[in-house]
Parts: sequence; C-alpha cells; structure tokens
Amino acid sequence: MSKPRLKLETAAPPEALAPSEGQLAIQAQFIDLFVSAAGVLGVPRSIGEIYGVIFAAPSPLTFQEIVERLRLSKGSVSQGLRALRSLGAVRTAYVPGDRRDYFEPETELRNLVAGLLRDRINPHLEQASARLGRVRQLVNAGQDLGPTEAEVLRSRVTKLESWRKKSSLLLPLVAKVLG
Amino acid sequence: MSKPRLKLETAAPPEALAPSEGQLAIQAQFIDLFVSAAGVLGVPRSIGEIYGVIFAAPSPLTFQEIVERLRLSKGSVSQGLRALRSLGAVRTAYVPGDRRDYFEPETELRNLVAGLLRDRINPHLEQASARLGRVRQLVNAGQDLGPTEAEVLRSRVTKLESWRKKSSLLLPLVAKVLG
DNA sequence: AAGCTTGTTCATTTTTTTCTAAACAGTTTA
DNA sequence: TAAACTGTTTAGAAAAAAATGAACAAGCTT
Repeated sequence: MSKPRLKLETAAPPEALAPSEGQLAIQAQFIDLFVSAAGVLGVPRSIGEIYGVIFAAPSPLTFQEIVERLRLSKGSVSQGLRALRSLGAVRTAYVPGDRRDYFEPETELRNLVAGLLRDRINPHLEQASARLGRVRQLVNAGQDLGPTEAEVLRSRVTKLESWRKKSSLLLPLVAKVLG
Repeated sequence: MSKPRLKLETAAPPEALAPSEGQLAIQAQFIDLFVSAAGVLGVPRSIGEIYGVIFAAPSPLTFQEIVERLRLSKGSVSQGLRALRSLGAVRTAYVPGDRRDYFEPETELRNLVAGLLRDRINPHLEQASARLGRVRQLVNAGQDLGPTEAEVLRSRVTKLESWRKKSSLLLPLVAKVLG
C-alpha cells in the first residue's frame, strides 16, 4: 500500500477499459475471422490476431493492451504491428499527454487491398518482367531445338507475356471497383 | 548384353527426348518464374517447380521425367501433381499404348485464376459469412457495452459485411476480365 | 501366379517459419 | 543520475510446413 502510483494527473484516462464478458466474446469472433483470413493470405497467424483485436476494439489500443489480450510476446506484437503498418492496415492514433502508441484499424477495403498489391504483388510482377525478357531471348536464340519445339515454346512465352499484361490491367481495375 | 529389352514394339516412342543444353537453360528460367510465383501465392516451392517444368516442356511429360528433371522424390511429385490437378493447372494427356500418365499445363490465365478462387478463396468467404452472422448477433444482443461502444462495433460489423459483398461482386468480375 | 511398372500413401526427417525471452535503446520522471 | 516506462532487436527455442523414402496398391506381362 506504500505506492499510490497516481497516474491520472491529466483530465481523462484515454485508456480503454478492460473488456466485459460480452465484449470478450465479440472480440473472440472478430479475431477468429481475421485469423482465418490470415491463413488465406499466407501471413502469420499472429498478424491476423493483432489486426483482429484492434478491429474489435471500439477505441484504439495500446501496445501493452494488445500484448495482454492476446498473450503474445512483446516481440511478436512489435513485429506484427510493423508489418501491419507497412501494409497500411493499422494506423497510430495520437493521444495528447500520453507517450504510448495507440493503434486503430484501417477499415477501407480499398486501402487494405492497395497495400497488399503494393507490398506483395507488384514487386513480383516487376521481377517477372525482367525474367520474361530473358526467356524470350533464350527461346529466340535457341539453336538446338527443332522447329516444332521452338514454335511451342515461343507460344508459351507469348502466353506468359499476355498474363503479365492482363495482370497489369486488372490490378488497377480491382482497386477502382473497391473504391 | 543378354537383355536386349526392346521397348519400341509400337510405331513411335511418344517419350519426350532428354532436353538439350539450350532447352535446359530455358527450362531453368521458366521454373524460376513459377517458383517465384509460388512464393507470392503461398504454395510450396515444389509445386511451382513442377508446374514450371511442365510449362517449359514442348510436349507432355511423364511422372518419371518430372521426378528426374527436378530431382524431387516421387512422393513430392505425386502430391504436387495432385494439388495442381485439383486446381486445374495441369491436365493428363492420353497417349495410346502407354500406361503412364502424361502431364500438360493449363495455359489459360482465366482458368488458373478460376481454380484458385474455387479452391482457396470461396471456401473462406463462405465460412466468413457464417461467422459474420454470429458476430452481428452478439453485437446486437450485447448488454454490457455502452451506447458509444455498441455503435462503433455495429459499424465495424457493417464494414465487414460490405467487404464480403464487394468481394463476392469482384471475383466474378475478375474471372470475366481475364477471359 | 510371379515379377515388372507406375504411381500413391504415410510415418519420419529436414527445412523453414514463427514465436519467445532477454538484452538493449530512447524517453520521461524522480 | 538513477529508475521506470515503452517499445525494438535478435539469438535461439518451438512449432509448422514440406520433402523424403520405404511400404504398399493396382494393373500389366510373361
């Protein structure tokens, strides 16, 4: 009892309250949903959990609250939050007079998808372009293959080029439709 | 020398010839491309390799040829081919007078994407629908949350429902644009 | 039927990914 | 300056995913 540790010198504690029983049930369902989505997207389960707990919270959460609610290590939460911020899936919310970071979810599907495309798909498409050029060259230069084989291979390369082209056209369209 | 083992009793050996040096280089590039794509899609590397080697071959390959060219175990190739067939990414080609399976690639992007949607995305969307219903119920029934919290949570659920709806609209559109 | 060939299945091993815990760095408060 | 708080980094543990290889089935051939 010798350590009062009064914290609330400023007006209001912006801290979210510990969730009630009902809120816990809701939170669990949300987390479930995003854990499952994480599976589909091939990202670590913990990232799904973190986004889920933030999405399920009516007000922004602190780092510490995320750690406690999910019983994950600080390390995992730190890494997970970094990934989510880089995707643009969570933002930090500023709370005056509080040194801690508060996290809130990005809820616009359009922006979430844009982040995924930017971070995961585009880098691959660019690399693929370069590789395709090389294959095209090899196939055209190819001596030691019969005329029929060369023909088939050329058409395969052409196919791939059309894939790349279609993808490039499609991705912006997706972003637009979701907007 | 006591075992001639003549194999060619029928007219032509449909067997693909061992690839020449140039073909090997081309094959390596194709495989590289699909291994990298496998990374993006979150499927095992070996599946990318298998699709790649089939895509790179001017004529259908046998199981045994795939094993040899990739130096993968029979087990991996068997499992990989099963997955690729289930996605509709490879087909078996019938060769008269040969008991072995021959494999050739599906090269229509539209069909490949359709397979992915069917096998990976749709099951999730359906499951998500059910879960969303449950969350909606919980939030509406929620006693122990203040009016402001309830309001935010309701809007979050609505957001998720709109995501689901947009996805359902988008996926067929994607399939169409690729056609 | 015995012996090949072709391919599948599955228990085990290997590899990769993910998570944790402890050390650390930067701020703020005492 | 020390002590407390907040969060990051990272070496290594733990868990999960993927690959192997050996046993097995099913169909031909002799």
